[in-house]
Amino acid sequence: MRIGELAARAGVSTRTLRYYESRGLLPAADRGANGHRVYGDDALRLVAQIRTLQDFGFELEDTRPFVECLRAGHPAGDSCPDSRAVYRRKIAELDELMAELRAARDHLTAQLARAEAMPPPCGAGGAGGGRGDVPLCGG
Amino acid sequence: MRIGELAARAGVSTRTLRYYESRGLLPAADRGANGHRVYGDDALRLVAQIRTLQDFGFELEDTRPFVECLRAGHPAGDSCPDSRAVYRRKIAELDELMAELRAARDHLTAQLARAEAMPPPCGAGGAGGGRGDVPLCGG
DNA sequence: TTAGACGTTGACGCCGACGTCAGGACAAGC
DNA sequence: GCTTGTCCTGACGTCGGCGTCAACGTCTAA
Repeated sequence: MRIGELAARAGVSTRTLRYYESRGLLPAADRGANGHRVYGDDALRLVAQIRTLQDFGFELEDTRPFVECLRAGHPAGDSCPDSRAVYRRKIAELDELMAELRAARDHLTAQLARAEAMPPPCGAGGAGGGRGDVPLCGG
Repeated sequence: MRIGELAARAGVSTRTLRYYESRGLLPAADRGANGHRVYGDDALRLVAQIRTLQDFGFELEDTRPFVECLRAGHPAGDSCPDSRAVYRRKIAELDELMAELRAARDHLTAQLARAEAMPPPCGAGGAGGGRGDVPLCGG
């Protein structure tokens, strides 16, 4: 299987596959006499593993233990301790991030409620009206 | 007030202030005879507004309505309808993002539990052991 | 007069995961 | 020979928000 076929079957671009190779994630099994990359069927699983993890927000580097685990012949990318450690780290990161987002969301909600409780500004909008003017209503 | 003083008082770099100006967010009130930027005290409030919103995850462009609202003379950055619309959009974005993250988190947690329920691989670790070998235990 | 602290503009660097050329090689089919 | 299709390598572009450097002008204190 050459790079074009693997790309088509995996649903990624050839550029993506070459990029993975440049990162040491997915070296071609071999090179043909013409220099073309040659892949085995297992490469398809490796790409699928990478894409799955990326869909969950993994950076490319975080997929490495999973890919190496598969390449070592293990039945699944997460069969190895290193992979599971990444799982745990990612879950912790997500928890932390979600806590931050929740805090931000709550704060914004409070701000919005407070702002909407204020009397409406008169010349408001895109601030295109009275530049530098006093915002008070006509008195 | 020149750029250095404003930067120090606002806790940002002069580069940051020039960048804001280049984006049309924070034009200097004037230029001295030597070409130096001159700011009024109100600039400090504008920078503070920008940084506050950025801390909540706003992109620079999303702070624009707030800054323009302040520049128009309104008492607060969120006194204008445009600003409040951004609040609402941001809250919705946060809700959507958090839902995605929750889904990812739940999936990862399930995957981790499933992986840990499996028998431990023998040559596991960094996959540095038996390259391409069968992962089954000795027998 | 000179040093040094401040200011100016312009331009490149960075991160991540590629997209998109540019320029060339090689094979198959007409 | 020519086109078409696939492949190769190398290198620049993208996005956001600046950091950092270059090369220069300006103001002030000693």
